Parts: sequence; C-alpha cells; structure tokens
Amino acid sequence: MALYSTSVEYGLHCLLPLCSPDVHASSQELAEFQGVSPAYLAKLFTTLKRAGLVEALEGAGGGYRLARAPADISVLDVIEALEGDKPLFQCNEIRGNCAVFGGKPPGWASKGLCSIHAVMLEAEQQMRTVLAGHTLADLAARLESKAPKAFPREVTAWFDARRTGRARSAAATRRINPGEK
Amino acid sequence: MALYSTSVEYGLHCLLPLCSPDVHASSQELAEFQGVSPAYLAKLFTTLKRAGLVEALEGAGGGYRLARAPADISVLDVIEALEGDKPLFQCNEIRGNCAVFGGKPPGWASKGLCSIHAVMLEAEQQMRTVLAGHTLADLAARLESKAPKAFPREVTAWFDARRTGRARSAAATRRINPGEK
DNA sequence: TTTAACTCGGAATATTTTTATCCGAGTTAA
DNA sequence: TTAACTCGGATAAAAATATTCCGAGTTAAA
Repeated sequence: MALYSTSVEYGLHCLLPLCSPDVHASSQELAEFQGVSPAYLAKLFTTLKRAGLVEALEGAGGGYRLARAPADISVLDVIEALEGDKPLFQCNEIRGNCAVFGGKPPGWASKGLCSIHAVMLEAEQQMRTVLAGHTLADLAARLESKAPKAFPREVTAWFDARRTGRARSAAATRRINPGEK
Repeated sequence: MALYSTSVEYGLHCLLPLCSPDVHASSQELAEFQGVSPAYLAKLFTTLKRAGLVEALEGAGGGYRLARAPADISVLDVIEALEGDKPLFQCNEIRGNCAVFGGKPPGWASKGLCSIHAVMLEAEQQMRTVLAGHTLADLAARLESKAPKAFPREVTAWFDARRTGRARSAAATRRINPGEK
C-alpha cells in the first residue's frame, strides 16, 4: 500500500506527546490519545526502546519517555528504528547472471556499482537527507504553532484526567466487585 | 527486505536488452538471458504491457519490444508500472483522532497538510526527481561504455543462437520422439 | 507490610502482500 | 494444415506485516 508501513505513522504520532519536557506516558495512554491499537503500539514501543530512542519506566504510573532531546531524534531515526534500516532497493547482482558470460562473469561486468543500483542509491540518498533533516522537535513545534494557545494545557489535562480517572474507576470496581479480574 | 521489491530489479534488467533499435524478445528469452525466473518475468511483462511501456508481438517468433524510445522511459516509469505508484507514506489522518477532540476535530486540526505527511512528501519528491531523471537509454549507454566493444555483438549472437538453437533442438526432438510433450 | 493493579516484554496468531508457478487461448511461421 | 511458440490470467506457496494475547516484574497505594 505504501513503502513505509503504518508502524512509522503510529510511532511518529505517538512520540510527539513525549516531546514536552519531563513527560512520560504509557503505551496504553499514548494509543488511546492518538486513537490507535494499544496492543500494537505496545509492540512498537518495545522496538523503539531496543533502538535506544525511548526509555521505559516500569510499574504502576510508569511509561515511556524520550531517551534523547527531541531535537536529537530525526524522522529518519524513528523510521530506521521501526522498519529496520531497509534500503530503497536491494541489488542481487543480476548483471553477473548474463547468459553470454556462461556462469563466469568477466571482471568488467562486476566492477564498480551496478548502474541500476547506482541510480537507486542516489535517489535514496536524497530521500534520507530530507528525512534526517527534520526532528521530533520540529514536528512538535509545527503542531504547536498551528494549535490554539490553550491546546498544550488541554493535552496535559487529558493525560492527568486519564490517570486519576483510571485510578478512581479501578478503586470503584474493587469496592463493588472485589474478585473480578 | 527492501522498499522496492525484486520486480523492479527484474523488470529494469530485462528491459535493457530491448533498448537496441528494432529488437524484440520473448519474456522467456529475456529471463534466460538475465538468469531470472521465466514464469515470474512473464507476469511482470504483462504488467509492463498494461502500463503501456512495452508492446507484445504474438505467435511464434514474437515477443516484446519497447512501446516508446528508451530515452522516453524513465526509471520512475518502470517502478510505477510494476509497483503501482505507491506513495512513500500513507497518511491516515491520525491527527484527527486525538482524544482531546472527542471525535469531532476542530478546523485547525485538519487544516492543511499533516506535518508528518508533509515531511514524507518532501522526501518522496526528492527521490522521484532522481528516479525520473534517469532513463533506460542512460542505463543502456552506461552499460555499453563499461563493456568491451565486442559485447553488443555477442549479445545479438546469443539471442540469434537461442532462437535457431531452439528450433533445431525442437526439430530434433520431433524427429526422435514425436509424441513427447 | 501486603495487596492489587499497572507496567513492559516477548511469544503466538491472523491477514495481507509479494513471489513464483502453471496451464489454457490465440497467433504466427513453417 | 499443422505444430510449436507466444501471451494472458487464474492458481498456489512463501514472506512480511499487522494485530492480539498473556506472563514476569515493579510500583504505588491500602
């Protein structure tokens, strides 16, 4: 459907709320905030942690926070963490298979870069330059400049309510129906 | 494994021999020449034909030839024909899901382009510019400049031998073992 | 101090996409 | 007229992706 899978979209969107200083949130909270599958996002954050982009705080009230400053995490970093540094094109050295060589390609045939591969590498380089040139801080700033002044406060309020709301309803459940799983 | 599948690699390599003027070859021949799966390549050429890049000559001794001059077929044309004009990134407008909107995103949230999408489009544009800037004629010329002077003749000879060889062995088979399929 | 819920983490599953294969319909050259 | 060779689409295996689920450990609260 697209060259980059939805993991990238989910990951980038859900990293944005973590760009405010001293913010941490669980993958569950982030998924609800952005309206994506919580179980899937949990898996993605596992990957992001392994790649060193986020740090995990365990236990109740824990969650994830950025491992580096938002200005030090590029869009390309996130993509490579989630998709695994895929090249645009993989060259299988087909040029050496040419039937006129009879299984033993001469030196000139495998010398240097395959012409097709070279074009692809050039295109990939251009693409990566753009992706490496934008950081999470840029994205967060652009979002904030679009939104009304009150928006950041509303976001903070949502996360706060989400946490206390859970605690409250959990307590209620416990009171009413102690054995329920 | 890579963003562009092997179809692109197969397709580009197998279109190169068709760049010489007045050349046509069957998908079977091209596959043998480049050492790739014949049945799969046949399917790819069906796609290339539907996209208008090649023309088919049916019947015995038929095959494919380029529908346009090699200088008028860009690498991007081939990619889009085989991969179907996939965007680098598909935006599912996740920004509108944000929980603080409660299902009804305000105007500012969906106005203009999603910031993440914008970065991706910029990267894609750079990539496409490079891919659109190289044509089959360029690739063929670069290959020819690398190869010894005799190479084009050897290629022609291989295709000729391949055809007469087939006819000969088919005739021999017919003489020796008439009922064999 | 005890409890209980909440967190991450990885294993297991379902679905889609890619890759590869096969055989039939039609055409051409002999 | 024949017979082989061509394309073309329908079919099948393999891989990658998207999604879900449950267990181990930690933390905050009771």
